[in-house]
Amino acid sequence: MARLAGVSRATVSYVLNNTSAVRISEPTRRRVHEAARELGYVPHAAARSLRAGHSRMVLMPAPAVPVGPLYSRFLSELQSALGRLDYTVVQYGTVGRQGDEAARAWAELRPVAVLVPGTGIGPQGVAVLKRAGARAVVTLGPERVEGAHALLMDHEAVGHCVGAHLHARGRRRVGVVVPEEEGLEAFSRPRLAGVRQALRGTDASVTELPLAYTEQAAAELAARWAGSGLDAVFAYNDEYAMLLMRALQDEGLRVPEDVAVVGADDLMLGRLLRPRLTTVHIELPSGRELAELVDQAVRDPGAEPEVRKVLGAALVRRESS
Amino acid sequence: MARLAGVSRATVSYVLNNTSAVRISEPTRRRVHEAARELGYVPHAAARSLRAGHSRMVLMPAPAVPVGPLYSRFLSELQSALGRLDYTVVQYGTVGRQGDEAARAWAELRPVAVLVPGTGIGPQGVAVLKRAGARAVVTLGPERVEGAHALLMDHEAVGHCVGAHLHARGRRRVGVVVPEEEGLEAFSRPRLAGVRQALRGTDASVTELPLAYTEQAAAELAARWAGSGLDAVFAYNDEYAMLLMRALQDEGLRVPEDVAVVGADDLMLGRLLRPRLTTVHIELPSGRELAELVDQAVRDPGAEPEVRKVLGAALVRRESS
DNA sequence: TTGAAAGCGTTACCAC
DNA sequence: GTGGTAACGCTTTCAA
Repeated sequence: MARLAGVSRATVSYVLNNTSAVRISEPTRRRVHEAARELGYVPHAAARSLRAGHSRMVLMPAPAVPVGPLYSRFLSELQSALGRLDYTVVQYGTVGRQGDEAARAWAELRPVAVLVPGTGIGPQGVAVLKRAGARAVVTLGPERVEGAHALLMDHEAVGHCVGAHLHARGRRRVGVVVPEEEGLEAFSRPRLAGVRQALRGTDASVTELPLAYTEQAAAELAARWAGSGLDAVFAYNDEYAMLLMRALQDEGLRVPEDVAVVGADDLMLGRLLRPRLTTVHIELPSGRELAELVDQAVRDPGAEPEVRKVLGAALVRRESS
Repeated sequence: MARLAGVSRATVSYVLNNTSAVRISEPTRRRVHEAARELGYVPHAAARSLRAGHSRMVLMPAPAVPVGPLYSRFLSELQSALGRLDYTVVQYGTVGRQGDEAARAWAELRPVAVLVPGTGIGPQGVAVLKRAGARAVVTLGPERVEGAHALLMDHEAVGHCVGAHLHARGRRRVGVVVPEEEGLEAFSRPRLAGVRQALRGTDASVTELPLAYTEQAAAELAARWAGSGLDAVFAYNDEYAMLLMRALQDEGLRVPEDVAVVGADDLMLGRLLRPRLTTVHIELPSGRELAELVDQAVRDPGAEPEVRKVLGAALVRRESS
């Protein structure tokens, strides 16, 4: 490299890293800096981490499906928090790879920590990553994975508080929307299960309602509504709730008199609908909190994997139920 | 490494990379594969790209602000398309760094191509990246950057077609919402400028309306509406349009009789509002198309930078204007 | 068919 | 203060 500053590579390294252990003469420093600028020199991250034997890279698989505003806010918060702790966050696009194959692809980058949302990894995958030098593997999902720290996101709780609420409001025939879009099962299944659990042992029934996110699908579902006898619906989230509520209203059904509609995620749009949408406010962990957990785990890789419940679900009653 | 398969490192490399130039005996292959599995061996990406002198990494800065459904769809499409061409897409979280500093940080990773949305890079940054071995730099933004391929996203066109539409509908006092949220200026400014341009030389006036994405801010704006004399508003996008339209309606104003409301992005929610929201349908380049452009550029780095207009804007008239 | 060795860009460690 | 040297893990060239 910039040996054409007339100095050795080691000297360059010292100057550019401001190594305090050795003193470099001012003129030399200047020459090095000058040469670096002139040549447009930038250090080679791969070489550096190869030599160092570790990096400060925190790897996250990039979500394959477009993800809601809630989660993307959380993501960018997390990124800046980790950035402040001097980690580099990298979202890695793992195309078609599944499970352990994906884990191996991630391991090739030798990240110091890996954050895996959903059910994208199993115990074997965790083991691969750890052998590859990852000092922390953190999952964000419905259940813990052997060997990894876990941030438990209990989406059943979301469904549960909706079920309990609807029952308390006297509803007995509850429909639950299950989106047909791919990649949402990880959330929709537990939400449905939560409703079921809340209503188990009561006189209320739960009906699963597959629904694609199109006006037509919603209209068809609404057209069948009268015959279904359902008096309430948990619409998966606020966006599906808006879609379905509109279709129900267009069909002449009154919300909430004929049918109660409940969304989830507490998005702005729920407040703007008429009737205002009852929803579930979801409290995700702050990016700062998760960043600190990662940092802890990296500093002390031997520690017992931490398991923490991080999803707060609170029903926000408005006018639609 | 796995020399404990009883063979040399070279042999391992051959086997695992399926190098066709040399023939390795079946038993040896087996032993290597077995040892690799047993040890949980995964190749070291840094070492590989260091030796090879290049990688297949396509780098994109991770958006710092939560980004709309339109753009995230485009992103994931692009990711899979590039994945199919055997590139690895990496979103790199560039925290606070600005301009050339950011470019230097990206260059450290020695990506084969860099995709930069917005105005995140200048000619110098492009030069740094190219010197660092990037064979293609592609910007997605309002204007081209010296030395880089450009996908021109002309958001002025969005504003322009709204301005023209409103004028044709007889509106003469047009408000344009400019979000107060950070990171949106890159879109809101050109959209405003487009409206101005469309109405320049006519008898219509354009008024800038700063608006935060809160109910209260919208209510305040709506309360001032009667005194403003505005008979139309371009609300930046469908979400701001929904917010503002609700506030206007709550204030007793009729849409579109008293005030026409136009959104943009053609989101589902616009179709669900009543009155149905007039909007601008935005056609982004397909991920496949962009992936091919990147691949082209990587294969032929000497070629003249390509400049392509990729943002199609078409007004979708519904009921709100 | 296999093994040995060089070298990619860094940095830590010793001599100078 | 400064400069040479080795080593990180891998691929490739060349020799056995």
